[in-house]
Amino acid sequence: MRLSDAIEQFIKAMLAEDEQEIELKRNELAEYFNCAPSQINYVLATRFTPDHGYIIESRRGGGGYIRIFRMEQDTSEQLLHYLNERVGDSIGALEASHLVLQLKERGLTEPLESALMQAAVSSQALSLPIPTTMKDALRARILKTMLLEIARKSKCERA
Amino acid sequence: MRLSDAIEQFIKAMLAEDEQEIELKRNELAEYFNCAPSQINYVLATRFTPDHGYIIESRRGGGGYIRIFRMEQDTSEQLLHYLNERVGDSIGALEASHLVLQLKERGLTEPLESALMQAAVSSQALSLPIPTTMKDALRARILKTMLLEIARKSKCERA
DNA sequence: AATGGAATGGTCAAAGATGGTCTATATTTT
DNA sequence: AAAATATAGACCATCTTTGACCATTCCATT
Repeated sequence: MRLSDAIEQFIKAMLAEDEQEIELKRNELAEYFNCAPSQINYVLATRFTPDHGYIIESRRGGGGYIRIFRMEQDTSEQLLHYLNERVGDSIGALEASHLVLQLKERGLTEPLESALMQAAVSSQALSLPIPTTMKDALRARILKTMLLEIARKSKCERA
Repeated sequence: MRLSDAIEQFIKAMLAEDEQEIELKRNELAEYFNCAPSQINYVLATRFTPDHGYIIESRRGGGGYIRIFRMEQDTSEQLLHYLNERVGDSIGALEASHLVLQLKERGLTEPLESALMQAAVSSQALSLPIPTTMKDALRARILKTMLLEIARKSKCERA
């Protein structure tokens, strides 16, 4: 298995126990995994971004640390609202994919629903001869239209 | 025997054992058969397409892989294949909507899945300043990409 | 206080590890 | 011979890992 995946899972396991927030030492973790410290930054940068639903806070110097917060939305409504804002009028394929993933990880979508959304916003599905900016605008429209359906469903379930 | 046929059979033998999904390394396989790595792509492109009942998923970089999924030969797969043919390279909003509805009525999709698909192919989501012909081509791509996800539903359920 | 070293974490670019695409050439089939 | 199919290889794209160098903070010593 990839080092980066192992580190990702390790951190996620920590988060699962400690609930919402964990603190770690970059060098310790790097030593534990026998890798360059910057590898930790790589993992954080590619798998623990705000688009993934995480916030990072860190401090250097003696007693330095890295804290990872899992963003908590009190309700599904809030998460959907946040994601909707995040999408805006334009969004890239990778970012969109992260948002869709987040939806699944927070239990708002089932695997197949998630896969359908991934398919609809994939660069593969949207490969046609128009400028990237236009594709991103299109992707935003598609994603938001689908988000609306999710919102509609979660509202029904409560009723 | 031809190289490409040998590779094809090798992969099919793997699929027979491992059931529904296998993972392989392009370079390893190429080395095993003593051929150019791109030969593997050729075999995949000519014998493991969706029309043949397979779906390919891959990743580059360290720890990269090629995964091959075999679609089940049940009625739903047949229908999806049929629909895939019917979608073609271009499809209008209304016709697409009918197809999606048909999927639901045949019990292949749940209500929310259906709603997500409707959203993604709606003329509302696809309203941007390009010719209708291009929109129809785009809609076809989106729809087909989503259909493929349904075709491998069983994989999602495991994930 | 001021200073300098130790202890941390951050950035960025290069190297490494894979897989993808495109095209010219060879081989097989028709 | 022509057309279709198969192979190889050069070049490209993407993801991962490392390492050199930078920035910040703390603490002990002046």
